Amino acid sequence: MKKQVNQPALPPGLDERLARSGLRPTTQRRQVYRVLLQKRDHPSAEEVFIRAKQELPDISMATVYNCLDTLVRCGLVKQVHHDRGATRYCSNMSEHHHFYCDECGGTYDITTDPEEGHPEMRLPPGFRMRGYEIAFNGLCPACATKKR
Amino acid sequence: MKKQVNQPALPPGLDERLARSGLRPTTQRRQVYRVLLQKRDHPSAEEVFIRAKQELPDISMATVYNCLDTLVRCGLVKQVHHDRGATRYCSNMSEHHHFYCDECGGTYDITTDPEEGHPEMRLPPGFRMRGYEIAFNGLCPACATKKR
DNA sequence: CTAGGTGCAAAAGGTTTGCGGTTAA
DNA sequence: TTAACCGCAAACCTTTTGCACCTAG
Repeated sequence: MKKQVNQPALPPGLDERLARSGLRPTTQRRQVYRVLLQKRDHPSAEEVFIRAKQELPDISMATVYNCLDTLVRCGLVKQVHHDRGATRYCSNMSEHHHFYCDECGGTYDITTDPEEGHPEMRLPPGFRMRGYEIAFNGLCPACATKKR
Repeated sequence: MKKQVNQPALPPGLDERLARSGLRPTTQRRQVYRVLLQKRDHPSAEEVFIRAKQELPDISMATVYNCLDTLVRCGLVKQVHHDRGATRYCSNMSEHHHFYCDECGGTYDITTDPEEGHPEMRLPPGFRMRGYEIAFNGLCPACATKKR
């Protein structure tokens, strides 16, 4: 059963991206992507589920997880991890970092300009930084050597 | 039942730190801390459990979690989170960041000098960086305002 | 003696999987 | 028509909790 109300504009680029990977543009994938574009507050899978359900009452958690995973693999969405909490999803694909509020738990995108100054100096006005931690990834010396 | 073999030197500072918080220096807490000092490869709770069990065959997972939590609250150990994996534990309390190897999954401490240059430039020789992400924390503008 | 700790087993998130039925191309 | 996808329920993994027993001060 598909609820019928006037829906916001179709997510741009989705169908082509899916097709390029040989995947189908299903109603559920469109809706999950739409949810992520509509309110960019880094919802968890469960929050995506709740929001998607308003349009597609029969959607399941498993499908939400599947769709999110598909979107991540298509390069349309990124996962955001923080502490032990649930994985959160982010449809802002431009390079940025994150600020986690110790008080309310909110997650904010921080667009640092890597050309200038130190990260702790580059926060927008109003944020009060308590600390930061950099997570590098790539190849460790041992694996880098093995690779060539 | 306590296995009796000659043990490495007692963990320094532990008993005093515990006492300062009104906590008891139990055999299990000493052993868990010893494990973390002995091999600083950021073991998960399960890995700590396995290593601690070699000396204390009757120790339980719940106790390992309790002890790790106690050590964290005493400021002797830090938690390290990465992706969806299990929480890892780190006994290096000096300020540092981390490098995660995409190939072998290893976690390495990176001591960046915040006075000089950009983080991506400050990796020790041999590491090949693919990306990095900065996780700030503190108070967001809304919560910072409420606090005063 | 007794508050604080331990070990066990069960429960609680969050996420993944297996499978029969459904749907887009 | 049929491979890809969905919904359901059960499994899984990590972590937390409740509770009876134990132990350090």
